[in-house]
Amino acid sequence: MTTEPEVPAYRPPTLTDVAKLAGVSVATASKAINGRGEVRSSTRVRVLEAAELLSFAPNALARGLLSGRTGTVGLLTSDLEGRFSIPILMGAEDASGAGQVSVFLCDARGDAIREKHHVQALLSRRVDGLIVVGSRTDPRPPLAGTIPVPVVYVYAPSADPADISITVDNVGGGRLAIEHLLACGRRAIAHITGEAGFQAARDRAEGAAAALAAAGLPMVGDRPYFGSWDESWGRAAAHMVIEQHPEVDAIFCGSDQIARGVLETLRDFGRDVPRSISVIGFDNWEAIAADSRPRLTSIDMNLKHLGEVAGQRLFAAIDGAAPSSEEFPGRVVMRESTLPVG
Amino acid sequence: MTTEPEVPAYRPPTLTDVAKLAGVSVATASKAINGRGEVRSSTRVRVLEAAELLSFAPNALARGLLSGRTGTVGLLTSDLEGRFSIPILMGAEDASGAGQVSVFLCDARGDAIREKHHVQALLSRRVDGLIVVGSRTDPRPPLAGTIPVPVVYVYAPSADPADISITVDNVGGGRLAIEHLLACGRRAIAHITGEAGFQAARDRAEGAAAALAAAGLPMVGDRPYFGSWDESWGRAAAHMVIEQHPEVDAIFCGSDQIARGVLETLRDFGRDVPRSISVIGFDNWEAIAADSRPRLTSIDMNLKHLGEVAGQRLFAAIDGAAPSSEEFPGRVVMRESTLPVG
DNA sequence: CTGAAAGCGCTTACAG
DNA sequence: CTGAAAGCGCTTACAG
Repeated sequence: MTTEPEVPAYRPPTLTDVAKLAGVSVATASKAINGRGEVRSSTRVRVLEAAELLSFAPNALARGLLSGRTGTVGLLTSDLEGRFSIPILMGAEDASGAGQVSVFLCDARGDAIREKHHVQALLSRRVDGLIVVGSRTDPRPPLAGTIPVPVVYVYAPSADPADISITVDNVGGGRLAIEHLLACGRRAIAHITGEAGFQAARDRAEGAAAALAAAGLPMVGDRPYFGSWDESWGRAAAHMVIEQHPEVDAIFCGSDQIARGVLETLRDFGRDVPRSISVIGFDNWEAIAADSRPRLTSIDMNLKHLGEVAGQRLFAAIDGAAPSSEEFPGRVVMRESTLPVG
Repeated sequence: MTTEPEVPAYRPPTLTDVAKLAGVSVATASKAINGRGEVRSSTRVRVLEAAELLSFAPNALARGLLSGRTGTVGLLTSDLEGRFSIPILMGAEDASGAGQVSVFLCDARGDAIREKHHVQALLSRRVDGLIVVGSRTDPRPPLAGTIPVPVVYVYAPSADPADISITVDNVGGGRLAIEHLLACGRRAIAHITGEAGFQAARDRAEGAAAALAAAGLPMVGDRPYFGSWDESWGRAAAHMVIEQHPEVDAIFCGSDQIARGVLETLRDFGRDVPRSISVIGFDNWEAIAADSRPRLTSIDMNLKHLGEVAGQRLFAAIDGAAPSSEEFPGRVVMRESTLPVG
């Protein structure tokens, strides 16, 4: 049995190939291609034509080795499946401009070991910086070990205030929701939300309470109904609220899924939304909010924008800018579930 | 105004640093760290300690430059926001093993120009291969230009049968759904689905028709109700079906969102699910299917597995394996909306 | 067992 | 305006 001759693997063209074809030195070819240094224009044209002909694509590895910059950024997420990471990730990708920068994606799945591993892999690939995306708004421990490149935390802030964290103002979001309901003429407002163990739930509730207090109004039931983030809880909690406080004329829900459950129970009770009672959700999750009956008004956290800002901050930090954190307000996306009462 | 002295940027430790600290040559340090060549064990220990002390992480760029392999794969998606890409992406990431391989993520957003641009960026970073994830099952044109590395298409197959495509068997999925309804004792089955312009809609309908024909049963309404993929269409179509064909005892929906709309209308009509009529969805989208009332039985396309297989195929192809495509069946995830009739 | 040397593909002073 | 040479950080024959 003889060894088959190796099929010669396709070898991408190098600058040397281009230079040879154009009849110049690699140094000149390099300058021509990068528009650096003085090159006679006829020479440049010849080089560019050769590069075109060979479909030459400069080897970014070799460049990175020289310059120390790789034009590459690491994106560390903890829940790729979770819907919060994705818009952030898209924003970050947008911020990286039309392909000047490429993004390495890693999912640590909330596992510290895996995270350390990924950071190591990213660092050995010499990323110029890191973006760390969390899946809930509770502060997280900063990346372990010494990280030789800038790091930006998004959605979930770093517990270290010296780090750069780009976050959502959930207290403000809660306030926004209540203010919108007040603007719609509502006065008897309840708040049904997710697990109290989540900072997001507590923050939104705090904002809601503050806005009601500012208006001199009590919260229906006297406190938020903490439970879980899903429809079942929305259904169950709405049931309680309606029975115990039939005067309720608006419900602020901590998530769109809760709001869907609330809508369902309200229909069971024959309460018309929005004529008899208004409902507002949180997250503005299109698939949940945009096609319900009635369509759901919701607070949008502008996650994509958050990602864009994170990307911009990271690039600024790479270029030497001082670290600074920022918190962004959400916005009300109005649909039919809160139409102002005549 | 004087120029500030440059703050000396942090320089990651190199193999030379490690070798110096261990008192050996870089060649020996390299062998010790990679476990290659004969190195006295006391020497190896000394080198490894030095590496540990300096937190040395080998420069993957330099390695890649030498070996021609970067341990890096490009993931080209066309709709990052779309929920189909994400599980596939996770599967592909899983297949890449515990960080041996890192994934470059790019979103072309269905734009050919952007796609070309990203491919170029990926290629110049010398990825070892590419995974192309589509957002619908219609065949897509293969990547433009000569791609010097293996490519695997997932979900959306390449129009070129010589390419490697890993896809879902949607015809089989439609068949599965009908067979499940038949197994539940249903005989008068309607099919409400998305736009006929989607191969996925046509394939599922084809499978459904075949399974009904095999059972010697007609499809209620004589043809599928093509419309759109959302809840509104589910509500409207169910309305029609119920009014025109009150004998219907099961509805196969082309998406979970359609199924949610159908459930809502059935409740409006006082039709009990699943006692009076069964409903099955498609996609098994947790957020939509898992917490409805009743919870929704659905066809799961095993997208994550698709991604894993795509990753494995890519790595095999990188190692020289012959290209081969594969189509995977979905599976029924049973919940309460189809409980067999007593 | 260890190390000097060449080289991966590129860029950047520095001569000419 | 052009090119020879050095070097980025590593690995791999090849001597010793």
